[in-house]
Amino acid sequence: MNGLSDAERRDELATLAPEKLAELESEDEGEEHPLPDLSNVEDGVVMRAAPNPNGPWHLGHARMPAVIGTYKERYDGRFICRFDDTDPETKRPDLEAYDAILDAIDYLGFEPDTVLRASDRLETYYDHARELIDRGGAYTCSCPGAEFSELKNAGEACPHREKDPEQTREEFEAMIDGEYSAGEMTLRVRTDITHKNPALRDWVAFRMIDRPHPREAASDYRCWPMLDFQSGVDDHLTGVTHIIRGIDLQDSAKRQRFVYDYFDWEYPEVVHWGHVQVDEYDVSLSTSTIKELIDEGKLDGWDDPRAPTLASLRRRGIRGQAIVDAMIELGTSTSNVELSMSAVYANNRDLIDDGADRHFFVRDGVEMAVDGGPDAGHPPVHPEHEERGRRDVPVPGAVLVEPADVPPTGERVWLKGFGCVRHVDDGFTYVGDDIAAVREEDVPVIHWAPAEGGVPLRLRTTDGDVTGVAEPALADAAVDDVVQFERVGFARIDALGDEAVAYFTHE
RNA sequence: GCUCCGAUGGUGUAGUCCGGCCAAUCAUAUUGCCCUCUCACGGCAAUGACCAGGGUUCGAAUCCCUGUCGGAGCACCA
Repeated sequence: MNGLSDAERRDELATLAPEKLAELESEDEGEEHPLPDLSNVEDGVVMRAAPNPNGPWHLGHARMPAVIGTYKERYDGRFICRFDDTDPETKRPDLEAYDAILDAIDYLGFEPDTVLRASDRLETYYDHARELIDRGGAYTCSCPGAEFSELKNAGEACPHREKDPEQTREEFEAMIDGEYSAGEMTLRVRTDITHKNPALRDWVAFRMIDRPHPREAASDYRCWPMLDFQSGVDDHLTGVTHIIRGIDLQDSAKRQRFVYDYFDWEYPEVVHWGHVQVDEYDVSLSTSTIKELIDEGKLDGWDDPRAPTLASLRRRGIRGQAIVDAMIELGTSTSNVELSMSAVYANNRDLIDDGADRHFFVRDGVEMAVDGGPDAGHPPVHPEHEERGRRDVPVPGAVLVEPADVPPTGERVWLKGFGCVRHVDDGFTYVGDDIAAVREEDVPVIHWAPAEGGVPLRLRTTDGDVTGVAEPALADAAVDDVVQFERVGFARIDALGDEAVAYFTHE
């Protein structure tokens, strides 16, 4: 039975020993799941993320793969990534975003079972539109938008509503053939023109767009489906059982049900969730806003540490898992939620602390001569892993310390891994390595760097760059390593060389 | 204007369907103490919430009504 999936195993168990299954299920109920159970999971779980590839992903976008991926694992389901790229005009796809999004999903630790592009599937949508027309579920309409809107809001049908299917078919074929320009003709779904919710009345299923799609393979099409039609047809055709989407699409299911009814399909389960806000960032969680800031040069790129993008978090050394965990903790409630970055940081700290070697990094250091003492300090690589050895931080007659750490003249300070020094006149005088000074006399312990031979380093943070000097051993680190600069915080090494570059992760 | 939806500590969440076990869970945040040659990690403790008002009931976070606040849709965007 080991080769079977959980679901298959369960079915097997149901026939062999029903009482054992009940037992198994009550055990399951005892399990702690941050996400609520899905309903109607007996026939499997197939979910999809349906991103519009109009730019790289920001933090908020991580929620969909995080939740779908987690449900997939829990229910042994399938994860479809479908690019809903059916608007070559106002939400024009960015050709680089397709791969960037798949990369982001990979970074979060998931892999879609299937990847689809709606722009590859136009013929399928056309076929279903033809079928819908034949079933009396749609009509071509040439009303100007504003005019139709007025009629619709009054609950009145436009003259095109009573067209026979033959004429609609003819005009729809002309739409497909590109015989109309943008705005001249649409195909509307015949719902209920007097429905009490105006949002559901005879909505547009296809419209004309003059501008070619950026994807070569789709560039000849001019007649494009709207989200509710395309998405509704695809969800059914790809066997989606559970849909998660934002509250902005609360009416979508209600609209799509009209099409499902014409086709006699069963609508999937739907969960609506609220919007996510993120604290701590000055930049809004909006693809278009971030894009503008980059274009204006206010951000260096999609992975600028100040940008609330997944590329940025990745460069800062945040593990995808830390983001996923935080997203899962948000649940799927319909109210809007605020994600605390501190939750992401706390998760990440758990993941990286054990592996992060310690180093000294002195920001805007002041040079202090050191009189006496050994010629080097030897702090541990990691305080909880003595076996990883000790560092060698030379003291070439002078050290750098942070201005705020310089004690008043006459007072002592403990240079970590080196020993105790006293501030006299223009420098430090070594006073010994008796740790009692720290334990019993409260001498502050500070980090430091050699005045010469250190590694110049630029630390890029969400508040801008800071420069300073790191201890020489940092040169032995590898790009991509996440280290902890003692008393400063964690950072990911981004580049080594004349001036090393690190991205600040979090405290 | 029409139509939907929501409201538990700073943040998120459990509990709400099937009222009592809830003087409300867990996480994070904050503060204090302990540990420590880091202000990291770890340990202990404290602070902190059922939107308001009515009603039903022996009993309401949970059911009903009204109000308040907030969100969403009414696009030839997704």
